[in-house]
Amino acid sequence: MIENVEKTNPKGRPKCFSREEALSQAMGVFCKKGYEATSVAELGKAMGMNPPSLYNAFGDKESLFVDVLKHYHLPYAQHMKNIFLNADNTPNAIWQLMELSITSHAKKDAIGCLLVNSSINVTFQNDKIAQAIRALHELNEETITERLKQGQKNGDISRSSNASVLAHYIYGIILGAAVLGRGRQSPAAVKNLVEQGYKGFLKLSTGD
Amino acid sequence: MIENVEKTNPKGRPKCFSREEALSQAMGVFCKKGYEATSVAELGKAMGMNPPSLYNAFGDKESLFVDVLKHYHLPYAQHMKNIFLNADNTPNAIWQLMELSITSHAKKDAIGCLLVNSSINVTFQNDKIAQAIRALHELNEETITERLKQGQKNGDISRSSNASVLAHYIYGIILGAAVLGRGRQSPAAVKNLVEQGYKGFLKLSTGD
DNA sequence: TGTTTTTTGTAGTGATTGCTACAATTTCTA
DNA sequence: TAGAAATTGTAGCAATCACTACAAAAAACA
Repeated sequence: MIENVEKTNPKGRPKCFSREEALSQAMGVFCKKGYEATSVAELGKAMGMNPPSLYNAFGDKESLFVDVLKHYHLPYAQHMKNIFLNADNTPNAIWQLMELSITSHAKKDAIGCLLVNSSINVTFQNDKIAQAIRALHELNEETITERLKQGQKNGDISRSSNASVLAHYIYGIILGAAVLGRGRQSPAAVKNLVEQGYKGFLKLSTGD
Repeated sequence: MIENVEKTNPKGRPKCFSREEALSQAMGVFCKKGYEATSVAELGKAMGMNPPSLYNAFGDKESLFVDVLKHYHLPYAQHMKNIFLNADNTPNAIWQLMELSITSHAKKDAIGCLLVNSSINVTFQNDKIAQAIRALHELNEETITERLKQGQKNGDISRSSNASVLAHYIYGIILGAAVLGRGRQSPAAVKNLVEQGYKGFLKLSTGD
């Protein structure tokens, strides 16, 4: 029942753009300027597409944004899974995850995290964009929680600690780091937050 | 040289609005929808002012936003100072500050913090809005740092800890809580982050 | 080659954006 | 009471917004 993914050439006039490349370009603009402040004209320019092609390929602005969000999140989720799979122990796994926040946000030209930016930018609570954002956040937190539970099984995290509570703590610090970076605070502020946050995690995770 | 603040009635037609009340109404709209997504027409409606009155009183949209930001931040800064002045000891002072994040953001209809929202919404780095935002963040962090240093003098915080590093940690957690609240995550997530963050602070502030 | 299918670029749509010209209105002052 | 000063509401500015009608273009298929 597995269909052939590599289709033969389709019938009509061929496309002038790569979907992946277009999404990446749109991602950059959305991340810098936010959803509302980004015009479709500007997106088209960055993506190298005229408005009709853009609408034909991605639907409206909202749908494009959801696609961009997923395009943004997928590599992060995969990276996190790799880290969690290959780390020597649970503290190392958590540290490698938190370290990503330093490399991403503790620099002068940081523009923040599209997911974090969006969860503040996007307004309506029944929106399909807002729903997508919440789903991705929950996925991230769940992945962290599961890794902590595994650590409790392995014995390198105290069994008396609460995995999901610790996950909220870790994820909250990651969010804070993204805000600091986006807000052009000093890189040292980001570094201090994440490093102290990890130190705090070590002490919290040894049990009460 | 102190001028009489209570001016006699000015010359022209009297204003139909209270500046404070108008700023409060604008604050609500800006906080919910963000800077870009809020139109001047919508602001005027909320403030009970026609566009010309609005522009006459506050200048352009950017200037109004800066005024709103200050109007938002002032009570928070005063509250923080009161807490820091009246708390029994430094850990209590920090806890009372962090607790504000729970009461503000650990609820279902949370809309976040205008300052945090804005530091993500506002785009340009040489903007006068962006400068105002950075200044307010730095003021907050500095106030926390000073309170921690005072605690080191008093002896209820370890002198071997680094006050500004700890302040970055505390402030980062406050930022993270605002994002979680705004993002309509579960109130428990906010509560866990702040409570664990405070626990971590206690352990971090006892020295290495 | 002729038809079908899809994407392309041009050139717009009506609606909304931030902002303002202007005259009427309402006060204080002389 | 006449004039100056300030705010008011109406009405509308050019520019931009998200989005699209339409026909030419470019491919596969018959």
